[in-house]
Amino acid sequence: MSGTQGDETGRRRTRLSPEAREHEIVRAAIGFFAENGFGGQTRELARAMGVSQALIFRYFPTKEDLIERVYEEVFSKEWRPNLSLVADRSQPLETRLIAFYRDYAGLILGHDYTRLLMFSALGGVNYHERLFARIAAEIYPVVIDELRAHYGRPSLAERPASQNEVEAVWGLHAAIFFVGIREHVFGLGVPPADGMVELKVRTFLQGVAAALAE
Amino acid sequence: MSGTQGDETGRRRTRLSPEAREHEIVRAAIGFFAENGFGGQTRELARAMGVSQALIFRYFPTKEDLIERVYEEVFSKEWRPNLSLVADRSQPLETRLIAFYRDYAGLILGHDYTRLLMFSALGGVNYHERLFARIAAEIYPVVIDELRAHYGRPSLAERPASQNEVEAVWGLHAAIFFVGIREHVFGLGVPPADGMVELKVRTFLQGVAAALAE
DNA sequence: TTTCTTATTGATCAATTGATCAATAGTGAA
DNA sequence: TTCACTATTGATCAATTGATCAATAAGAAA
Repeated sequence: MSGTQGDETGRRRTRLSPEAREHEIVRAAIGFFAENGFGGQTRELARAMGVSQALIFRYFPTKEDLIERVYEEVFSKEWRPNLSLVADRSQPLETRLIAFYRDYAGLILGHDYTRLLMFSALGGVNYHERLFARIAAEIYPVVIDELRAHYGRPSLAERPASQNEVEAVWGLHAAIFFVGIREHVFGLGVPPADGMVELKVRTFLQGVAAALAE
Repeated sequence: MSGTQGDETGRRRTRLSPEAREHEIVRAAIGFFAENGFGGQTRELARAMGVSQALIFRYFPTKEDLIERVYEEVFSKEWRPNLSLVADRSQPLETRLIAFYRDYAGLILGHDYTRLLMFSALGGVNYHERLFARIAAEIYPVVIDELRAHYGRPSLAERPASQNEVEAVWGLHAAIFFVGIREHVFGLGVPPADGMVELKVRTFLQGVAAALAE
């Protein structure tokens, strides 16, 4: 609505190298689609960039191609879960989990990340599947195994995870991710991330015994 | 894409009373927008109903009016939180909270409710604000007060809720609501609602001591 | 400064889509 | 069965929107 985005002042054309321009378009598209959803118009995106609409199609044959690129840029960004933080038993489990989930929260609590994930999932795109698959395959086993060790229970190798255990870890993820939803989707005020993660982890550790009980 | 929705067989017009037709349109629109988002086209909605597109505009002057109506139908539906379930101290707190949140889950875990809430919030519509305001004003105080009593702490009248307490209750809501998101937005398998709520409440009760500690 | 390459743009197309309206036909009343 | 009322529709409009292309001009090289 308000058109104070692209600087209308510098009316003069500026030529960028193809690489720079492409990068610029992707960067702008991430913010634009995160805000307006993938139904946002290419004309508005162009205007926000202070560039002609036709230029976008010079770099991306179709709008769908641009969206695809946005997905890759945001979701396929190399994120190596810092699981060494969790497995290092020289530290108390609480300390380790807090350190790990603070790192993790830095990724999943971002404005663009949160909104684009919701938009894409609601739109029926299954980019989130691979994200969740990674979480289930890489993070959960480590966390559950450490919980088992912490509570003096058999390791995952000896006894597979129960549904309740998996659900409990889901609950911790949910608690943290939902703070991002509260902030970036519902526009609500939220507590500072670091203290929040600490509280969620402590609450989780104290509460998880209920899930391990059976 | 697949056009097997509106029965193409009964090509013959069927006349309904204005009230019945209006109700039918709203009902169909709820499901349609919940699935496709508010960007869904009126032509598709009409086709899904087996009715002409023009008919929709006979009953709703603009698409925006129809959307408004969908909001009201889904979100303003009278829901009287069964808080008596929580305050009845003849039962153990765990039992009361489970009963209440099972009731609550019946509302917020629905397919249409969950998706429409996300679509509207992402679209910048602030229907959710009044929902959260109600939650904060009606549910939280009761739950926190009962927690206080349960743990032998001063009532809310004596000492207002701490940020951590509010955050803890948010956490319980988040844990339950996020199951709806997992199922209806991310399309993931989830455990049966009743057992899930029980687990979340038990985990919450056990974990909340951490939040009450200070 | 002049030239040349090509990044950028304005004009435009075709398909989509919300909305309108005169014509049609279902249904209850006579 | 016939009639009259009006719910419903097909045709159509105007605005929107993704996509195209010949013309333009920025900026490096000579």
